[in-house]
Amino acid sequence: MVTINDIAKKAGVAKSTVSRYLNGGSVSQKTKAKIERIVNETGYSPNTFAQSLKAKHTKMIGIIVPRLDSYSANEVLSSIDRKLRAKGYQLLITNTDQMIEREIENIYTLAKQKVAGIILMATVITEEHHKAIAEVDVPVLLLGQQAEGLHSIGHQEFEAGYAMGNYAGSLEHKNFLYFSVFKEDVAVGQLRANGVLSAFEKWPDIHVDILETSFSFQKAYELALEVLPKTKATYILCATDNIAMAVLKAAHTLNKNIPSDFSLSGFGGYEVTSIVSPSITTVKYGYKELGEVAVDQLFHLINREEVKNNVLISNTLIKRESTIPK
Amino acid sequence: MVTINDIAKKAGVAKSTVSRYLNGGSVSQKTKAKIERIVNETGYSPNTFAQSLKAKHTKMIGIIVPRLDSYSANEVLSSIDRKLRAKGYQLLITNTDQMIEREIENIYTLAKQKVAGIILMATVITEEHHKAIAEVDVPVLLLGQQAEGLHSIGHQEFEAGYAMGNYAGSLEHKNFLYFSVFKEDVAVGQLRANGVLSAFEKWPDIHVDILETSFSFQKAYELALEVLPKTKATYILCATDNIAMAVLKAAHTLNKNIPSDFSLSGFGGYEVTSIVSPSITTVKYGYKELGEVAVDQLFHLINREEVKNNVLISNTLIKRESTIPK
DNA sequence: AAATAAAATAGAACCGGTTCCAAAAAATAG
DNA sequence: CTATTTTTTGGAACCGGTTCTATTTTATTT
Repeated sequence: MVTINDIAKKAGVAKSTVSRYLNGGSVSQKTKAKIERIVNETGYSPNTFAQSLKAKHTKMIGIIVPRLDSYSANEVLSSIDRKLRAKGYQLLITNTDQMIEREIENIYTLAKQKVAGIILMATVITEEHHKAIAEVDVPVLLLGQQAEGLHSIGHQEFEAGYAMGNYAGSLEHKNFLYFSVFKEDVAVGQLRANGVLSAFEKWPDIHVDILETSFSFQKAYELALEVLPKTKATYILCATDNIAMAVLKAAHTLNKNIPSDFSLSGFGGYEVTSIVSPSITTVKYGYKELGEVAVDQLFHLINREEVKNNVLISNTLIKRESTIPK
Repeated sequence: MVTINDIAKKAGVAKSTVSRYLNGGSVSQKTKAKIERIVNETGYSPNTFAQSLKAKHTKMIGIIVPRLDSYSANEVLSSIDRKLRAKGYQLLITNTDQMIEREIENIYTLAKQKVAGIILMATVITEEHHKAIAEVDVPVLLLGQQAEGLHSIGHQEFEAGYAMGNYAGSLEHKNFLYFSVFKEDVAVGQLRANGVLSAFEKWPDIHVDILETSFSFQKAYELALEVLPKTKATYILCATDNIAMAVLKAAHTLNKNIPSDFSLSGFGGYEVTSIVSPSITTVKYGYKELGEVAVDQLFHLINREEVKNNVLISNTLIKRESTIPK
């Protein structure tokens, strides 16, 4: 491996001069040309560690994701990756398998790797999150959730819920079943649900049964198998497209027809909802945009520039075959 | 940040002694206890860069994936990640967006980051791949493809194709349409297809039309829209589940019924094929196992132990609603 | 108790860069 | 042509570890 010392020796200058050349310091035309030639000849490339040892940080951005096998996570990841690459940064992805303690652990791990910034896709923000984020000397940006005193960027969850509730109500259904997720998830478990309920207030005769399940396909499927045979609902709202797919499968298993037996809708805009039959009504989120704005925000944080504490990305309701008027 | 010097000073020993303590060298019981206490008190943790500067490599494994938004890539990624974590290694994921030149670029980037090893999920192995792999001083393991002189691990593609061909032939269909991918992809474009055709040799009266499309859902969908109205085939074979899903959507768009108008099958065992209606016949690949074996193999390479040049993982045919006898 | 062997330790060199400071060289002013 | 200012350069120190060598301390043998 060729080092800065080799270059310096071959060029007959001090290594500090080579370093200055590499980093755009003051070097005369003559020596500049000389060093340039030798650098090109040898294909020299600086040792990242030696640089980072001094610089205290790297050109890497860490991202902590709850799972890799999710449509939304991947959409966001792809767009973040693309944008980061354009800036000459590398993405360091760590996976928590939906275990909260690993989120904390990974915050420390990434900080130790001296990443320039961290993007955290969390579901819940605990005291320990706050502690870890405060301790590490790296800017952290929350994605998809918000929390007091932390910078974040997410979706307009309440608005999404409201749009869906408004649409479902206008179809004149009266009996609803809502497959939600645990309340600790503020974005999905609270805001999204509250949006729906808030829209329903226009129709005082609407009745909603709320059931709590999880993001897991399997869990939702099992719950649906149990609940669908005995429900009187004519419209089933699901907090995510993943849950909606599980209900669809359960309906199929139980020989129920959608939308004639009941209407069905999800949230997310996953591609698969347009492929299945019937295609499923959903709210399409701006995942790509979320990723891009996240990178912008994070770099503002890194450069210690002023940023809004919380940015929200808009979304659109997509009406499909799975929902019909009562 | 507390450094090894701080520890040494507080303990009243030389920093070399602290280093020896940390790395299990010979240290007396008395000083061991003293240093241990101080390390715990201060929460000291060694600077990774300073370590890597000397060590010449990190506890990171790089993986180069063609895309993040694919079921198979994520299955493999999850299992590699899990296994690596258990060994105290970090996974550094880089995405190429299916651009070959980026694969090359990323090999160099990862090598520069001094990863201990690289896992490469490539589709095609070019001269430049060979050159890059030979140049960087890091063990590289191919995943899903094989190439002369390189270590690799993949699926039993030919066998998968054969099993599917054998099953489809035994259903007594005579007219087939096969949506394949470009031939440069040895695993999918050649081995998988050859397996099918090889099985078909048992039935000399079988006729197969082979069409070439890509891994992209959209491209496959467009081709299917164009081809389905005029085909006489009663069974459509697809080289991937993704393509099968596209054909399913096209069939739906064109008001064709599966399986009464034609049978349909894919390859991959993607979860979604069991959810859609009709559920789709496919070959389930051992993605989890692939990831695990890959990590094992890579560590053998890193430790310069003897390894088989090429390991293949088995798979199983799953018969579902989308395929019926003629 | 002296001689010898083994274990523990300190100190220096090193990994490959960046940065500071003072000296040297070049450019400009008087 | 000398004095002054500006630009360029080399050398040393530093980042925070690891490792080698020589020395000191402790343990063992006779």
